[in-house]
Amino acid sequence: MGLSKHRRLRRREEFRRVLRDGNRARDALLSITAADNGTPDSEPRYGFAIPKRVGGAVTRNRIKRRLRAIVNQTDHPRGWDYVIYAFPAASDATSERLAQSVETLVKRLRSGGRNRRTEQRARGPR
RNA sequence: CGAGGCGGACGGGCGACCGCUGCGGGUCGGUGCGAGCCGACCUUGUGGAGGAAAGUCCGAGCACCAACGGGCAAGGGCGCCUGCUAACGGCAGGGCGGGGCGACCCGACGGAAAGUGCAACAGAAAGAAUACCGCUUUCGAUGUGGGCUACUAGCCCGUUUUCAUCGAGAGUAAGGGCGAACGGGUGCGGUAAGAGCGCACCGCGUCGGCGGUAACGUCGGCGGCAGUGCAAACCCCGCUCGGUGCAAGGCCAAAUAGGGGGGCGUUAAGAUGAUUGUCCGCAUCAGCUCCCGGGUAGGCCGCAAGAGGUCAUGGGCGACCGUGAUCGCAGAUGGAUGGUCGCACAGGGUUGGCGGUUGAGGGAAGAAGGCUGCGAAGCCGUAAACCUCGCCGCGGUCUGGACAGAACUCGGCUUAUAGUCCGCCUCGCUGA
RNA sequence: GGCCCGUUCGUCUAGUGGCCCAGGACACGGCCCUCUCAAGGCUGAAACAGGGGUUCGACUCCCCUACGGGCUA
Repeated sequence: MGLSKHRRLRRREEFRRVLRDGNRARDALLSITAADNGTPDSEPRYGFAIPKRVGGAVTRNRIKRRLRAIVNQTDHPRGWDYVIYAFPAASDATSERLAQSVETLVKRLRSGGRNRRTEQRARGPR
């Protein structure tokens, strides 16, 4: 299923911020990076990064659509942004396997606490 | 029935639930006197990928570069003819050449007597010459037989001859040999042997007639073979091409820096300028004057009516064109057009099931047998059960859609593509 | 999205139509040398991205495809 505009990451700046400050977890299919977006009450937002080596436009669109449908059906913590990166193995995976992958990775990120890198920088000088 | 050729259509269907996005409608909020504008949400409304959307290989529209102003040169592209088209390297028809029994298919198909270059190896010789073998002939040396018929013989020529061998020279491109290629071919004449040396036909060149808009075809005369191939080698000839690309370009407008635009006018010199170079021409640069926010991030426009689709009709062999009616047909921007499940239907694989088919092999010694022949021998020639493999139908079971995603828009080309359907045509076998 | 390049042994490269069944270096295999290893010597295997065309002949020239890279915000 689709995902409306305000729940997507839509700017280069937003992608850069999440990838720079977020925590990352990955398995054979996906790599998910999550970052606190500063407004705790907002719905979670998602961005997808699927490189060309995964396949042609048809394959990449299919993965993106499946991931959007999966993400729209699950409740992730509010106030976070996610960037989901796909590996080539994801092109052969079923929707069920992708959903499993997303669930375990997000769970692992939640147990990992708040943005590690932001906290480290806050403790340092400056 | 089998094998094939050409052209065309489709390329997943239905349902349930959950979603995305454009447009329309509605509600609410902000702003404004207001028309309105902006934003959020809702929606029993409506639209939402392709034949290639792809590769980015050509051609255009559109936009900007002050003016796509001219000449010369360079560079790129195209290349049988005629037409179609906005244009094209595309398409249609025709010509020529090649392939196929045929339907039909394929062809970068101008010029090699304008010039330059290249043609390895082999070979005597690869571009105007060449003699390796062979053939012929002259001279010299040595030897004495040689030819024909025929089968151990005969006939003829001759003893300054003839013939053989060797050496030296000349002629010869018919034959052998070399090679991708030796530069006309075949036949007859001719000759010491040969040769376009001569003749006929074919090819080639050239001149003329006729047919055709033309490419070209055809007929006749003349020439008498000089003149090999390669231009996807340089090149010549003809035609053609300004550059950049929607990240073009325009509008609104945080930040930052101080400038930007119009008009008049000097154009003497010089400089600059844009689109490959150069020349001419042109524009700008002085000064005066008038006007003004600027334009990055971001947003909006460009951005969906166009050389448009469908149907009918008329013209044309056709590409295509005219007329009429009718339709309204995607507009995303981290990038929508989908996700999950179910049901059928094509299709494919498999099968210890059922039924059919004799298609192949075994059974089967091509036996028995028959015919021809004096004979040796040769020719003709077949049945069944059953078994194995195969094929067809039904059933079971498993599988189950190819290539692929708009990014300013069109016209083409090229490439990828499971499977299904339709029309026309060709060849073979069989039946009526 | 648009515009341009490139592809030769495992790696880096040479090769401007025939002298190239493609040369060199490093790496690899075998043998010699040495007590052994290294170095050295001898020797071997190993490539024109794929398909089609032009040509007598293609790594080279032309076309298509695949892959890789660069510029453009």
